[in-house]
Amino acid sequence: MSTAPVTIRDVAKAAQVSVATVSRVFNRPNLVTAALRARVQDAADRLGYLADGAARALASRRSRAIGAIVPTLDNPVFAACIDALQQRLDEHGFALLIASAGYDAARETREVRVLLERGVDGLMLVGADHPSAVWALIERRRPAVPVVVTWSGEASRSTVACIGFDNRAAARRLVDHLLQLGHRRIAMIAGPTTGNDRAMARVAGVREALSAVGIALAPPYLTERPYTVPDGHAAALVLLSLPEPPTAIVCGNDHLALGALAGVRSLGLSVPHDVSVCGFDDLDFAAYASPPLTTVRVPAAEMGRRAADCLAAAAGRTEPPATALLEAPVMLRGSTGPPPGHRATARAPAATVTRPPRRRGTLRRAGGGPTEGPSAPR
Amino acid sequence: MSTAPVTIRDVAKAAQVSVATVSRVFNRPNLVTAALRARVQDAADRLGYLADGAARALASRRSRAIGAIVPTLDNPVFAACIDALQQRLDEHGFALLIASAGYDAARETREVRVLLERGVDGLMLVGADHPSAVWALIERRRPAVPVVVTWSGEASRSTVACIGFDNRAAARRLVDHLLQLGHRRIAMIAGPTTGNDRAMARVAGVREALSAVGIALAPPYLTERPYTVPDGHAAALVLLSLPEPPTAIVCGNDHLALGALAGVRSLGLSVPHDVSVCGFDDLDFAAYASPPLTTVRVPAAEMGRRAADCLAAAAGRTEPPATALLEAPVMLRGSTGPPPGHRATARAPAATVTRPPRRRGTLRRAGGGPTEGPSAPR
DNA sequence: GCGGCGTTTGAAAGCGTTTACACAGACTGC
DNA sequence: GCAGTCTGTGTAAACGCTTTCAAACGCCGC
Repeated sequence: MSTAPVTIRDVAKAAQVSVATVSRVFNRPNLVTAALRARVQDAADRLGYLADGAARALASRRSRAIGAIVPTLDNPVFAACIDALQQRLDEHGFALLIASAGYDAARETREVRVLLERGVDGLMLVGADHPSAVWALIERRRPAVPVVVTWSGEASRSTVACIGFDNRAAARRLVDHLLQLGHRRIAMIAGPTTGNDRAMARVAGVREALSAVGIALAPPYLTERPYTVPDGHAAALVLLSLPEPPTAIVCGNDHLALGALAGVRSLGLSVPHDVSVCGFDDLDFAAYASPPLTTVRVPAAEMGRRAADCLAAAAGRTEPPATALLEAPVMLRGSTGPPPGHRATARAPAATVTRPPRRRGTLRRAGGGPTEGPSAPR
Repeated sequence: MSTAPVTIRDVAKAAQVSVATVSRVFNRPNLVTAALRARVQDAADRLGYLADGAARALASRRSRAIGAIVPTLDNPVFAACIDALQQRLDEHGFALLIASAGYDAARETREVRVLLERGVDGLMLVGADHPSAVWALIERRRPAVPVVVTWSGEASRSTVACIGFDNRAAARRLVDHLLQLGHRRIAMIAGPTTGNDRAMARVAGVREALSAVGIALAPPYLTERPYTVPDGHAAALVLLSLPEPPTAIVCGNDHLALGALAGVRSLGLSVPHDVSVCGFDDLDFAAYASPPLTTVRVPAAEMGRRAADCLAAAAGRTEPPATALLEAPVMLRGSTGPPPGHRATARAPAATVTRPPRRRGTLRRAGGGPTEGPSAPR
């Protein structure tokens, strides 16, 4: 085994053709006659030739790599998106460079810079709100990079595509459901809203639904917490110790909701008998919480796949890629029910449930457990 | 805004120096006098210069990128590892290329090839068992790439480093705990073992602990299922319908365990009163399952960080990176208890628990809920 | 048989960096 | 003052590939 790497020149020599031909065999095989193609392939296999990506990228002026920046991979909802993104990109022949920004604007800017320097042919971002430095970097970049914004209903710039869902509408539907069950004292544990249009939209949706029936949403019923289970727990305890505690708690995501669930129960209260709780994301485990969590199903994997298709198509070309608005249905489960003292509504135990009213086709009754839970990842 | 990208030559011209000096300013600043350095920096900023990663990699013969291949990102335990890996690599100035292989040998081989072609300076793999084609690719590669194997106790090759934990020992401790509670009819729902040394080691650990007290582990008490919640559910139903159903079920990971939990309860049985269940991974939600899941805490993030340090250090050099064996403690929670009909042991309800015996410092009593649950991700 | 055309191949010019290597000064020690 | 060191900077040759351009080679119809 020689110590020098095998280059395209070695292959050319072994196959007795020019380097140009070898290059063509790998990049545009149909330009080469079958006989030569076989000879070159054979030589390449024999020598164990591996093309040098850097040289290839330098010469062709495209890296066939896509960059993605998520707030964190430590939330399964983002991991699911990235997993799907990577798989689909792979099918298109693109590699994936990934970075996490930890909900930190400066860090995100740095990561964008790093990815652009690495010559990515496209960029996937989460959410529409990004520091202006991020946009400046992207716009300055030659050749232009296609950008896809996910998780949000609409892009803040016309130059980028958007593959997301309507956070506001989803939150609204969630609260409509609670209102319909008879709740009036509805509190929200929101995620941090600064620089986070998704968190903001969810608050806006809750507020909108409430104000439609003449209820205002304000502290202490509205509280903002980091997206962690313990924070959800702590926030729930505060809410339930108010003089007029809420009968329902809407959470900014499933982590907060899981914490809230635990918080409620730690006070000896029952969910949903004493307090209803709902979340946002529909993590795999939401359906297996106890009680199973009513939440909004975020189309994470689908966004990843679409973003991949979109970026692969747009890479190289200059037109901005296409946009899509996906469904984010409310999954009705056992963690929401009528408020205490409310005369029983049409809701029966999950096992024998009568179909609840469908609202715009996006309210779903979901089994709380194994029979209908989402198939879990491996 | 010009249409041609800004190159190092433009910066050199603007700063009235040679391109070599510009390059030095960015790569070995201490070789350049402060005055020039400032002038170059200034020119670069003014022009919005972004270095071309491909050219850089080609000339310097190192990409400053690391590749990682995991079975899937859709399991939070791998996502957590990758998240930590990326963050730490970032600190070292490396980018991360990621790929998932979906427990498929051919796909893994392809991904390794892709990553090597992209010129990664190092590779992180999960597990020690990989198709020989993978090793062939890696060994043929010039210059040599450092490889770190995670999740396993020892590497199958001396040329690669290993940063993992002892799956077998952890599984053994889990079963020792069950034996000590008085269980004798202990079943296992394992993950798919072919080509998966971790899954195999876990089975081996369970078998070892059992055979130490004269119990054999064999079908139907040993069953192999894909790592999904529904599979855990289905497998549990089968086990509990046996003429002699087990009093405890050990699962290959937390997904299977969560499914088993649901399966047990769907039969109207109680966990842990009628059946004990335990898992492996300690996902964030394990502590919030109901009852909270006894499981093995896998040091996913720590493996990611160590792998990053290790690879960053080894990149370029030829010596294989260092090896580490991490702790994987058993987290005792509410899903395990004495078998039915067994006279009460020293175990009291979680709240007033007397410390269980510590075995080699790796059996931990963990709070079932919020007070001690792991801080959840954002 | 020859101009014209389409197809296949080769020669060579980059792609934007890094990095020997050479070289010019500014110091040293004598 | 002058050989010998350092330091800091510039020159130019890679790095391994893609791609343009032109040449070579049929093949057709006249």
